[in-house]
Amino acid sequence: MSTILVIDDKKEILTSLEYLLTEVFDKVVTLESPETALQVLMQQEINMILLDMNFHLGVNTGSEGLFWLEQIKKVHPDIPVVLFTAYGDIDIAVRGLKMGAADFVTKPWDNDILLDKLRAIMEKERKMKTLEEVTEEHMQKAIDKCHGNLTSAAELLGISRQTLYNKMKKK
Amino acid sequence: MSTILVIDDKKEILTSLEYLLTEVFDKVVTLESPETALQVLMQQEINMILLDMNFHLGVNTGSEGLFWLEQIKKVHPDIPVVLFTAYGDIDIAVRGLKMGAADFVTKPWDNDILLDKLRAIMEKERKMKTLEEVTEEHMQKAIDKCHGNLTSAAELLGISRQTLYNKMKKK
DNA sequence: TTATTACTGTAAAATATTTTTACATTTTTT
DNA sequence: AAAAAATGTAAAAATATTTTACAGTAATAA
Repeated sequence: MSTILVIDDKKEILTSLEYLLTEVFDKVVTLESPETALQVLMQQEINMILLDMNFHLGVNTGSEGLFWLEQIKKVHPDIPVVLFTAYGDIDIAVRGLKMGAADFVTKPWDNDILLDKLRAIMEKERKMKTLEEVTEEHMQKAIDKCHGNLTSAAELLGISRQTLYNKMKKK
Repeated sequence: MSTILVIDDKKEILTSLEYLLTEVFDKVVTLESPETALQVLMQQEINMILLDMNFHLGVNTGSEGLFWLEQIKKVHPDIPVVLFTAYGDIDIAVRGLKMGAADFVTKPWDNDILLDKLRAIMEKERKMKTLEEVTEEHMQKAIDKCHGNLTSAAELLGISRQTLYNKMKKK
């Protein structure tokens, strides 16, 4: 079961997305305003969020959208949030990406591109590395940072040189 | 000892940065073209890269810059690369960020902003989490993904339920 | 260049952790 | 209400990690 939450202040957009997104999601939840988004996230399992950045016609800085992105990420850092920005609003999109947004789509949007992006994110999300893979990668990173010096890499990692040495020998 | 590699095709820019960046780095290496960048990376330890995105005056798509970013990241995924883009070229910057760039700075640049960004990245780079912290975080992520179900989280992580259960009890 | 210091490769005993197995109890799903 | 799944607990067996040790090698400083 996968659910997407769509937040946009235009009803027409919500209704057209509601239909389109069933291509990828089992359930589509819509909201006309981000105010109650945090509540919705508490009440039901949401796997992805599509967040419009421009509420309040006239106030088009997108900063309100960034504010809500921040609120959402604070409570649910792992739910991917896709930003819905007006074309040309790329500056906001960049700031959003740096705040942890998964991707962004410009309005007016292309259905296929939108669906592809959402599918790609879901696919990435589905995978979860094993603990072994994660530790392996992190050890390798430490070794790289220490230019191959196992002694100092082990110290960085907070484990004994012996352990690091043995693990590296295996592979 | 920290070294930054600056790649830009304008000599004036290289010389002015060469001086400025000593504020943050012990050594500043400059290159007028990215062609030899990979060689330089093999020969000496580079801790950060400042990469201009617009070579070949007239060809301003930035795609050449993205190409080199990709090449660099392929060999050295952990060296932070800061993109230097012309103002308005934000689209390229976004694609760069998604390809793993650490940040980007628009030209003409503000010295203080540039230095602050580089300092922030160095600071972030300096820290390295211990293996325990990394595993802890990853376990927590798995548990979140499974909505608290330890049994399935353990399965996702590739460890026994018992181990996950005990670790969670500790904290 | 030599002396010094630091890192590797190897080993083995002491500790600690993880897995496995098991079962009564609670929670969730059908 | 019954069935299925997850928790909380435990304890022995299997593994993994730390600690300690030392000879050989590489890097660094005098």
